[in-house]
Amino acid sequence: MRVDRPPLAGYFGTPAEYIVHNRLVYNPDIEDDKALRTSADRVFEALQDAIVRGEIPPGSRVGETELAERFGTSRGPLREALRRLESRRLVERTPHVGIRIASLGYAALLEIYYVREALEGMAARLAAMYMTAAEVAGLKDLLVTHEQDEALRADTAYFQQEGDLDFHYRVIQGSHNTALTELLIGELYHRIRMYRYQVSAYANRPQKAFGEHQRIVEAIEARDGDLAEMLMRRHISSARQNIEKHMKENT
Amino acid sequence: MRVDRPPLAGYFGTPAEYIVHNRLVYNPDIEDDKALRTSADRVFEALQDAIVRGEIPPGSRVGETELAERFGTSRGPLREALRRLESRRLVERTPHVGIRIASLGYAALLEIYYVREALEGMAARLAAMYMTAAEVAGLKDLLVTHEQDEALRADTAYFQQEGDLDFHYRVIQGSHNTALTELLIGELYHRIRMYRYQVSAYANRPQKAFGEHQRIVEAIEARDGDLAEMLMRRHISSARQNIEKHMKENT
DNA sequence: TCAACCCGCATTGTCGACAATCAAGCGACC
DNA sequence: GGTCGCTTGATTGTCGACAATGCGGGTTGA
Repeated sequence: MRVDRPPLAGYFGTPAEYIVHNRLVYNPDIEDDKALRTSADRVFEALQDAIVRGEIPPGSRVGETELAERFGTSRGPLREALRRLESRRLVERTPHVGIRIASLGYAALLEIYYVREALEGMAARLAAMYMTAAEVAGLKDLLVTHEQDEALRADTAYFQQEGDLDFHYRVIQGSHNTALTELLIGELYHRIRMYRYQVSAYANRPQKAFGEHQRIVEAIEARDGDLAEMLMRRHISSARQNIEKHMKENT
Repeated sequence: MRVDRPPLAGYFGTPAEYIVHNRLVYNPDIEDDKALRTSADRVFEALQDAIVRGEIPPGSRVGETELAERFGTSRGPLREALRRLESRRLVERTPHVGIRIASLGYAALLEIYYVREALEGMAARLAAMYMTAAEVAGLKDLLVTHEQDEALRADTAYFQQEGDLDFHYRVIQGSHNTALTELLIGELYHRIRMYRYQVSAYANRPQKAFGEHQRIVEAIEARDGDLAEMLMRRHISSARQNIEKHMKENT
């Protein structure tokens, strides 16, 4: 389903696998999926996945011992995983009290969207400047795939959401700015994905977003950094306003 | 020297004290300086300070046992501190091999400045929208203090650098966006400060920067978000180009 | 009856020891 | 002579136990 892509610029697997050891892993296939290097890595990935998917209720308090035996390890590696999740703002720890799973409210989500707007706007600008011709070609291929996808036409949300993420991942990576990439993909996107699972049924707007994606790619292909940044900012700003509208309706 | 400020919008103490437990501490005075809550907090703060100040040579490899006895604690809390520093990109860890102090090269520094330009531009825009009148007044007072400062006129760099940081801290905080604030102050600025210690003698441009600060404040006071963002972006972009110029001269 | 204090329990923080892994140095073989 | 493989040493990863801290229930006093 997501295999036949030009290998030069592709992410593979689920987004949760992109980050290993605080580093971006661009091709996890060369690493053993099941047996990551250290035990802390395994529990970190498993816990992050469980939190992002909402298997552990957001806002709930959990004990270290409980989690340790749940993941079949000791408290040592578990605490290392917790520390990493804390830096990603997926759990909150207060000394001598315990840990609780982060819950992303509307206000926090909107804050992140302002950050996204700034960072991804810059990413689009840099992508227009530094993306290789092959990367641009891969981006265009991705859009063709999305256009032909039945789910997109049917407004079925889920795949479009993943496809949307894929598009943004590629633009971000196209900036060739590792600090920017790690900040967005390594820290912000996990929280956004968590929110998507929390309130799975919020109306996105695949058709409109698809058109905006196309224009962004056109600007990148034309090496027009100013335009690419502006379009990306408006794209994300629209998404934010869409959320704000829903927020007011649901309160 | 840095005490008599309106208490509503001020940072106190050195920047290293702003972050405790991954949270921003806006008034560390209420917490005990010497005896932070847990042992891991103490070693974390001490180690971060040592790294940022360059007391431990960047790029050097250090052992856990060595660091543990240096800070008078066990390897447990030390490892926790290391994990936090890793998430701040101040140390790099490779499993089963060891840790090395991060060294910030020119390329990485320039990358961060692009991120700064995007984020602080957005911060200036939000500050123009959401800063309280009292915060704006405090910002103006700060500029007056800088103007009267002898060191500024004499182009003495150090205090201007700290004053520059103070100005930027206030604008960032004025955005009233915690995600943005934590990203900038909690993660990026430590690396920038580390660089300042590494190559302490790079020419900044206090006079020019001071004038730019003034115009940014004017835009914020006029509640002109567009202008504030544009000015802040040009301000940081100038600093980046200044670094690029030095980079080419020194190679 | 309510509030404040005290005590026990549960949970987290810390420590030391053991096991797993990697890097380097030496030797043997091609 | 060069390269491959093994062995050794050191360092990190993991585990279990102990100590410190915070929280909640119970009791006592006004």
